[in-house]
Amino acid sequence: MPKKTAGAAAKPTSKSGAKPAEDGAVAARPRRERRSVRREAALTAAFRIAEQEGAAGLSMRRVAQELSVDVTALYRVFRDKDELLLALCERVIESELAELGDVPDDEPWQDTLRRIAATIWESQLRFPAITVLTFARITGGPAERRMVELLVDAFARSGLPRDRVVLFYRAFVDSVLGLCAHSAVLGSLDPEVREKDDTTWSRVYAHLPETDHPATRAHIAELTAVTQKSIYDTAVEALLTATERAAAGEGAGGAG
Amino acid sequence: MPKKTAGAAAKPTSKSGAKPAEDGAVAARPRRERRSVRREAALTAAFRIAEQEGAAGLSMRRVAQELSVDVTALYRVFRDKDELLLALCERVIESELAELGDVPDDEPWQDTLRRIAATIWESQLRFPAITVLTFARITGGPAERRMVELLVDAFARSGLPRDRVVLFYRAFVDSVLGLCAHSAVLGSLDPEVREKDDTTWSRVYAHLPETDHPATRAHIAELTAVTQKSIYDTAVEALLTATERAAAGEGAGGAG
DNA sequence: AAGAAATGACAACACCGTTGACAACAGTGT
DNA sequence: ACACTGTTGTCAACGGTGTTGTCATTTCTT
Repeated sequence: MPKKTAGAAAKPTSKSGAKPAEDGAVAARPRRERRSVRREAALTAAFRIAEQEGAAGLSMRRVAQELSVDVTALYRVFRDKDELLLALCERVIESELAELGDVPDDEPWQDTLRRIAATIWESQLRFPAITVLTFARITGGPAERRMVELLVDAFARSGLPRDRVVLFYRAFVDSVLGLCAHSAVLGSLDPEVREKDDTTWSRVYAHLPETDHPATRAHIAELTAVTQKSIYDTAVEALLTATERAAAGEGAGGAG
Repeated sequence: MPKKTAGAAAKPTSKSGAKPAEDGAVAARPRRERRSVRREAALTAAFRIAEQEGAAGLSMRRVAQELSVDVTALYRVFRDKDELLLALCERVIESELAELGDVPDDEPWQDTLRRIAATIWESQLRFPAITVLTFARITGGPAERRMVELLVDAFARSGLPRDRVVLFYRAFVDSVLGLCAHSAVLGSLDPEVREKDDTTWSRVYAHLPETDHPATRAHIAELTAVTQKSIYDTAVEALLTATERAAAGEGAGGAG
C-alpha cells in the first residue's frame, strides 16, 4: 500500500508557504501567476479527459501527458490525486453556481431548491466521471461554502426550527448527491459493463417464472420504461413536500 | 487500459460448461464441489479483507494471498474482479434477506419498507467497503431478484397504479442505496482522509465570517451535531409519506 | 553576480488487473 | 495400463496506476 506519510503532513514548506498571505510581496506575484495558470490548465485538461474517457481514464499520467509534461511536475501543483479531484469538484460547483445565478429575495424556497436540484442534475449529466469520483467528498472550498449557504438559507426560509432545518437540508443534499452519483455510475461505466447492467433488467427479470416473482413480473413493462430523471424528480419532490408539511406542522403547533 | 475481449465472452468452453445442468453425471460432482468450496472460501476471505482493510485493500492479489494461493488461480473461479464484486453484493443481499425473515401477509407495506430500509442500513454499516464498491450495480442474481420482488410487492400493496408503483419503488431504492453509499464512503475512507473530511466542517465552516455565510453560521451547531442515521431516516420517511399521499390521491380521485 | 526558491525530468518503488504458457492432477474411455 | 480430457494451480510477464527521491534547470530575490 502506498502509505502516505501523515507525519510529513506537517510539511516543512508550510512555513514559507503560509507567508504569501501578506499582500506586501508584490514582486512575488509573477511566480504565483505562472503556477496558477498551470493549475488552471491542468484542471481543464482533467475535465476534458474525464468527459471523453471516463473515470477510469482520468489518471495523473494521462493529465500530465495532455499537458506535455512529466507526471511528477503535476505533483508540484497538486499534492496528490485527491487534491486534484477535490479541485475538480470545486470547479463543478462553481459552474453550478454560475448557472444558478442570483437567488431573488422573493423566490419561494421550494423553487430555489428545485432550481438547485435541476442544476446539480445537469452538471452530473455533463461530467458523470467527476460526480462519481468526488461523490460524498467535502472540498471546503469557497464554491462549496457558497452552495451550502444557499441551501441552508433556503431551508431556513421554510420557517422550521434550526435542528429540523439541518435535518431536512442534509436529507435533501445527501439524497440529491446520492441519486446523481447513482445515475452517474450508470453513465460512466465502461460501455461493456454498462450494457451488461442495462440489459440485465430485460434479460433476467423479463424471464422470471410468474410463480416466484409475481409482483416483479406484473410490473416488468413499467420497470424497463422508467427514466432516471423521473426517479430523481420524484425523490426531490417527496423531500420538498416532507419539508413543507413539517414546516406547517411546526409552525402551527410548536416553538420557533 | 486492460481491455476485455468481449468477443471471447462467447467462450468456447460454454458449450461443455452448460452441460452440468443434467444431473445424470454423478461422477462429475466432486469437481464441482471442490470448485464451489473454493468460491465460498474466496468470498469469505474477500469479506474479511473488505471489513478489515477497506475498499482499497480489497484486491485480487490480496484475496489470493489470504487463501495461500496464486492470484491467477482466482481467475479460474471468477472471470474478473467485477464478477467477484457482484458475488459479494449478492451475498450481502442474501444476508439482508435472512435478517429480514418472512414478510407477514398482514404487515402494512410501510412497515415492510421500513424494515427493509433498516436492514440495508445495518449491512451498510457492517460492510461499507462492499457497499461503496457495488453501489449502483445490478447482480441479476437470485437474492437480488427476491429483494426486488419484496420491494415491488410492498409498493404494489399501496394501491397505486403500476407506473406510479415503479416510480416510487425506484425513488425509494435509489435513494436508500445512494444514502447508504454516501454514508459508506465516509465510513470506508482512509482514516487520514476520513478525518480530513470529518473535521472540515468544524475547521472551515465554524470560522466563516458572518457577513458572507449568515445562514450557515446560524446553524453551525446543528450542522455538526446531526447524525447520518437521522438523515437516512428522515429521507426514508419522506419517501414513504409521499407514496402514501400519492396512493390516497389516486385512490380517491382517479383510475384503478 | 550569488544564493535561494521554484519547477521540471529521470528513474524507481510497490502496487494493481489481467493474460498466456506450462505442469500436476482427476476421472474416463479403450 | 494407457492415452485423453478437463480442471486447477504456478511462473512469468504486460501495461497500467499513485507516489517518492534525486538531480538539474530555470526563475526570482538580494
